[in-house]
Amino acid sequence: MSLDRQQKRTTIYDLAELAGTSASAVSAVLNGNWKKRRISKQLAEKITRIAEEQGYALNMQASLLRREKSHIIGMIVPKYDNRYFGSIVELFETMARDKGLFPLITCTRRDPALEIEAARTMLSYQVDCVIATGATDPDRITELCAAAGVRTINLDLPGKLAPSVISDNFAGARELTRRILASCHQRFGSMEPLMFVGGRGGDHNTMERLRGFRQAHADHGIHLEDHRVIACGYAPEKAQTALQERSASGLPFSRGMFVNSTITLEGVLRWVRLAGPVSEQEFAVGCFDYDPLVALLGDNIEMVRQDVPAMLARMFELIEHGNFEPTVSEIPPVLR
Amino acid sequence: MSLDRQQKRTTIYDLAELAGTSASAVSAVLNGNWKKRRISKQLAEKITRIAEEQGYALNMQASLLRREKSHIIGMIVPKYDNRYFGSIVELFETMARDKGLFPLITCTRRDPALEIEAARTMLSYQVDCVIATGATDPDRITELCAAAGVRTINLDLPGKLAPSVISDNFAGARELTRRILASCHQRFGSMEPLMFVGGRGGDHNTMERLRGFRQAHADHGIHLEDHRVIACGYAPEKAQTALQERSASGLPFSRGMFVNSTITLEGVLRWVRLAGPVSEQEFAVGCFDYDPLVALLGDNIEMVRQDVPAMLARMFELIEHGNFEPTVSEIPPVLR
DNA sequence: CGCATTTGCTCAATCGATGAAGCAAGATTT
DNA sequence: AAATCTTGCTTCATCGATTGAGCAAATGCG
Repeated sequence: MSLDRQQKRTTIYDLAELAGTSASAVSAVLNGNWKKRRISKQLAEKITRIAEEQGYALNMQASLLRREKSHIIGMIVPKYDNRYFGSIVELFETMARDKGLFPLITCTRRDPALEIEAARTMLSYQVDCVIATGATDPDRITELCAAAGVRTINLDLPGKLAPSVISDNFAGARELTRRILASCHQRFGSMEPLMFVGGRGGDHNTMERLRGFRQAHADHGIHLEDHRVIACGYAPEKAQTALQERSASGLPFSRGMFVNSTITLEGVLRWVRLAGPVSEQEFAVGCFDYDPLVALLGDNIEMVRQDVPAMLARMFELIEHGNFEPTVSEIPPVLR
Repeated sequence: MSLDRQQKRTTIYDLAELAGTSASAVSAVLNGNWKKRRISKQLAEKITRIAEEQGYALNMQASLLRREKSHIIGMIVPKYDNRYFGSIVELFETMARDKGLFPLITCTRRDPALEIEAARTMLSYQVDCVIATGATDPDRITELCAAAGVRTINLDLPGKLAPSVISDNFAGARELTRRILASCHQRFGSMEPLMFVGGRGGDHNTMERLRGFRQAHADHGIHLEDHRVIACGYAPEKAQTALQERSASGLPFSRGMFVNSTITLEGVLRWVRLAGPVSEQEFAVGCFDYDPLVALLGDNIEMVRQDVPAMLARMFELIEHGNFEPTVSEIPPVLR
């Protein structure tokens, strides 16, 4: 491993020497509180000029070591492979920077061990706050961080020990289901019960979406058998295999499907292609997630877009107001 | 801004006190070179136990301040909104960690000023190395980093001052164009020249893809007019507007299109929907980029997948072999 | 037993930035 | 003119981990 050589970086001591002044003065000037420290304008300008000439860069490690707060805000994300998490991360970075915080992001690929490891690493980097996004065990992260006096906020999936900001999964799912049913009615003339594909039975979002899904069926007086629900995880392969197996089992299919994420949708579509009982056109699909390309290409695919800007705005609000209570903020998603 | 309160974190001095030993011994034990420092196994175990009991977390800032190399590797990415950059970032994180490096990632939203700002910040964090991915001005970043003795590698878009790892855009584009032409021939019976949509005229990838695009036309003896090339940037809105304007201008359209990224494809499809001269089915589209959902839903869309694992493998190879030469490694993309 | 070596630790300087405390020179007040 | 205040700096301890140097005790050797 040869990430090689740096010829001694310029420090405030070098600058002090060059300016014929003290390191203390240099520090005061460069971190902006030279007025407070009563440094003259001339000296401030001289130091600033020299710093620029020398291409001086602050040593954050040294600076942070001395300061009480790091202004580093950590975020743990499960994946980067879809627009939802992508936009969360991108907007989070922007908003954090706008608030003078330094965003530190880590992707844990839905691996619980990595999640904990990542939280631990963030603590080592003295983060002021950790956002656990779609974490498999958010409370474990909260406990770990709390022990170090670091607060956490759960995003996307709620926890019991820290404030959570999530989508209103129930309302979103109910409306999405209603729309799929309507589409089935309009296109196929029937209102058979839909199938629910993807997600983990244990996770809060999946449970709430299922509740909305069932409610919408009940609203229409449609009886929903348990076997219509296939909570096989989010991974495309899992969904594909699950549908395959169900196919083999001889249980009845419906042409209307509620799919739990674009990632799962990938597996569903693959299955439709390879082994679906009827062609793609003969399905009415709804997806609890949004992807602009799918919205454009999938004519018979309804989508729910989770309101990322609103979720992040709420999250930063919680941080700024120092809210520690394990409340759950449910943000209504946007339907298209 | 209240990222509040931490009750004095546990330090090696606290642990030393508890273990009845010195901070020096604690440090040696916890960072693994206690053998080298001739600490007895008993003491090592005692310290380790106490550290665990206390939930001790190393203060990276203090540790890094003292060490010569930070083992932090920075990556600058333009966007997270597509599978290409998403997989780059995700795999980069995994590979970096596997090599004992700490990945620090920043998204600059194709903003040149932010890119420079991000590079500067990374230097402050004492990164050992910076990967500039799809940077608008990679050489500027290289210069900045070089001044601090930090090496850089360009990914996706090449620079003149540091080693670059990019796709073989020429070969990929030539083959993709060939396929679109073949599809046009088969489906529409004609071999009219294609249109090229998206990218920036100045950027290396766009130029190389254009070269491949032209070459493929030449291979078939098809004359390609300049007006068929619309390098309007990558953003969907830009592409949509550009096609709209072209529509109004009365210039001839072709039903075959070479689209420069999935992001641009979004704009193209939107235009087809809203104002295209014929329906979507009547187009033969090729996209220099890959998205599994598009691959599944877009029947008449050919895709080129850039070989991210190979690109990153090559990149880490360059780092490990300490290669400083501004060579360009071209990685063949994968066609489907 | 006496000397050399090994073992197992501690001491103290150091990394670079920060900020409280202090100090000298000049300005202002009485 | 003496006392006080203000201005514009410098000095120095500090943050927590690391590491070269050093030292006492234990062990080995002749």
